[in-house]
Amino acid sequence: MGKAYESKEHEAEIYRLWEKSGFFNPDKLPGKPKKTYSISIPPPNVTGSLHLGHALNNTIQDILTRFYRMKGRKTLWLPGTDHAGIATQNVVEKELAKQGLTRHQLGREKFTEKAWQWKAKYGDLILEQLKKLGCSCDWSRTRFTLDKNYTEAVLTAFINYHKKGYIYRGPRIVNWCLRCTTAISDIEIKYQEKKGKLWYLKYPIKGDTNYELHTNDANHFIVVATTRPETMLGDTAVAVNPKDKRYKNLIGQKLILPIVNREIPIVSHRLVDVEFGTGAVKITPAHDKTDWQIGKENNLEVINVIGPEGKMTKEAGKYAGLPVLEARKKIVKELEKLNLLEKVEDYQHQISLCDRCGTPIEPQISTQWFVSMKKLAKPAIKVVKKSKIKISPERYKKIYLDWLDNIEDWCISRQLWWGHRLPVWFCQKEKDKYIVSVNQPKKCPYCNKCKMKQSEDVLDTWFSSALWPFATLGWPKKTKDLKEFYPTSLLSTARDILYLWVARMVFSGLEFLKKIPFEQVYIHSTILTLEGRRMSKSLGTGIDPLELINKYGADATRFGIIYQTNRDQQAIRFDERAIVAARNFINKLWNISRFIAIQIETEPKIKIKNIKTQTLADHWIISRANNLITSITKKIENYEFGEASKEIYEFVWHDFADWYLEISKFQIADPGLKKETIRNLKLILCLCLRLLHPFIPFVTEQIYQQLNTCTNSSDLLMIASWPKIKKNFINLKKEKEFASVKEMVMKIRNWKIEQKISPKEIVDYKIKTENKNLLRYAHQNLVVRSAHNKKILAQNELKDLIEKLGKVKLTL
RNA sequence: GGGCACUUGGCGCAGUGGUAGCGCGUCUGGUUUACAUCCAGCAGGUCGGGGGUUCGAAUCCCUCAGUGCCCACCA
Repeated sequence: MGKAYESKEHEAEIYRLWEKSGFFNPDKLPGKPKKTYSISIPPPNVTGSLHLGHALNNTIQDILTRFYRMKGRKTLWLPGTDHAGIATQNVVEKELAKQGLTRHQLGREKFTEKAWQWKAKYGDLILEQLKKLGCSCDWSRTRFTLDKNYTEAVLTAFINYHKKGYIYRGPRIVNWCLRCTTAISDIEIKYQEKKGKLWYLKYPIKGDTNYELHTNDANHFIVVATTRPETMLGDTAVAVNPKDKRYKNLIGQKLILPIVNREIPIVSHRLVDVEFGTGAVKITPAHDKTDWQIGKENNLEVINVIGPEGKMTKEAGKYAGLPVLEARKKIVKELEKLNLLEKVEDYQHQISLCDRCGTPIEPQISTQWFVSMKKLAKPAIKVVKKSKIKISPERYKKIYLDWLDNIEDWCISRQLWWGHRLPVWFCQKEKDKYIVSVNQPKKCPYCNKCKMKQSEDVLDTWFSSALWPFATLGWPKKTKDLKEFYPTSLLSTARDILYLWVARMVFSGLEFLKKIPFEQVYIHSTILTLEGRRMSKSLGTGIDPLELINKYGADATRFGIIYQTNRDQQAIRFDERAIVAARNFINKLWNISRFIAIQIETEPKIKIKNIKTQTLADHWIISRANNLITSITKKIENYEFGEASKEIYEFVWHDFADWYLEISKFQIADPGLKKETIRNLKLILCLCLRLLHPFIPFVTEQIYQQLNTCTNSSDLLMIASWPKIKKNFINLKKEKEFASVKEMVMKIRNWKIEQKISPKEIVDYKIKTENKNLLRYAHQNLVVRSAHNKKILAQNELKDLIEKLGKVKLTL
């Protein structure tokens, strides 16, 4: 064994050993276990590469997978990737842009071909990175959301929803990205503070036939404030808060919309903020979400004045065809001319941008497909309320329930090319007529003639992700895997996709299999930078786990990250120093093993079967070790990984190495104790290796292989059995007694330093205790003598000291 | 605007009612024989401010301040 543990020398080889064994595959586990444990990996996007969040989440999953595998469960951790519709499409588009190409130039077919090429090249990169991290996934079951079988599941789901009447089609206001030319969800939007203007426009009250004459008389106008004056062409009302006294008697009256000269009503609505602007809001249902809602509740006309390319439509009259900003300038000018512009203020506001490409969002009316949610949400609420699915930390339960309680219908269509195309076929003659079918219908049932045309839209990426826990196991076929591993045991994920993904898997699972998709949801901490900022590539605050793995090893990276977490903690500030500490800890473990390996060489025939404890130190360490088993087991079962890692770190380093191992040197020097001591060392080491294996699988396996004496039944630590507690070795009395000795020794060390006595210096004298070998160790610390500089502790001084320390019965 | 969380020695954190701990760093001393990725030890904190409950509060309650994350329909 080398002097220091070099992760690079071992990790790849160890991983190969595991893969070769086949034990990542639950069907190949020895002993044919019956009880299962299963996790579906949150599938990383094919655009993705490993970041710290992945490292944390997948370390957690690997800890549990390895833990339950060692506990004898038939354990499956199923890996895979997500096609990630818009994200991947944008990446591929960026690639094309480098060659000066757009997707439209390529056309749909060629473009998707490119996307598939991209997937083939980079799609599984992150899975390779997970291997570097040590993840024990069953790679033979790897899935991708666009796989043939998976696609079948997606289409089956769509058709089922449709049959049951959950799916409908219709116009609605959506976030429209001008560049991606697709609807995007609220969650795909990011916000940016931007300096803008707030224009105050005067809308004349109807009844003043010659309102031009009263342009300076406030009684004849309502003033509205807007950041987007160009949308006024599409206004179909002005809204005020019903409680607003200023406008109370105007509600129900009409206004004349300037320029357009349309009559529009004054309506009241609770959403109007009395404090903002003038308290009166222009309502443009076609181009603002709130306005759309107010419009809907008041049956207002919807007039679309901005088209999907960001240009004014013909509804905009003389402004038709102009880009939005140009139209804005001209409209403001015209209003000014009409003396209908009261004032312009500077205004700091948040604008919404497409999360993927940064283009400002233009709310648009467009025809989209929806899943009606109210009914589907109900059982998903129930299973969490009744704790059929447990959510940890518990506070997220409320967040989950709140979202489902206020759920809106799910817009499932996207105007993208990369994804599952809707199994919907339109009649070419009557363009709004369609049928739902997986394959192209032979004959159009509407016109009997046309070749029906498939919808151009693809499904929201989350529509397919929602089926992940069962589609990966073979659904809609009734497979053996599905029967065995569904529901899965755990879903571990980040907080931000609790509803986007988790909630949707829950109602999908309940809808299609009538069973929950997982028994437990664990929401792990978010990793922030040391300064407490969000980690992100665009901010340049990300840390690449692969660099950490390179520098410190996969084990150290895993252990260091886990060490920083606490179960219920919302966020952790990532500190590389923890990884360094973990690397040192691993090296410590390595050297403990090295020491023990050397001892074993002197006594090669020792088996660890029959434990004998003779000295106080023996009793103490074995008792402590047995308590440790219970504690670590409980902590892993309760998702307290950070707590577990801290406890085992303490034990290995500060109990086992600092104390027992040092004492063992004296015991080994005693022929009567040598064998038992080496046996105990081995016993504790092998125990530690097993307890540590889920956390730091590589180094523990390496030591296990090299030591070659922990082995009882199995040749791989990976499938060695999880330690069981032996209650008769727990001896709290001896633990307490040892603690006193420890305390005494430490106090004497302090005392020696205070007296400026070198730690090396030794004095002979006699102490009677029931444990002479412990005494030999204590000797060094207790007794002071130096032939050279004659620092001799007088007998009575020593006696006083020991009496002061008091807790141990020692007689001089 | 709402919700959730956080605030403990220089830095990152643990500690949930009873003598303030850990890692890193600093400083002192130590290395022939498992490890300097080490060992032994010192110093360093009125536990964000204020108020309350209690015999007793870092810990429970109220309040204020700061920080972060998430959600949201402020034109």
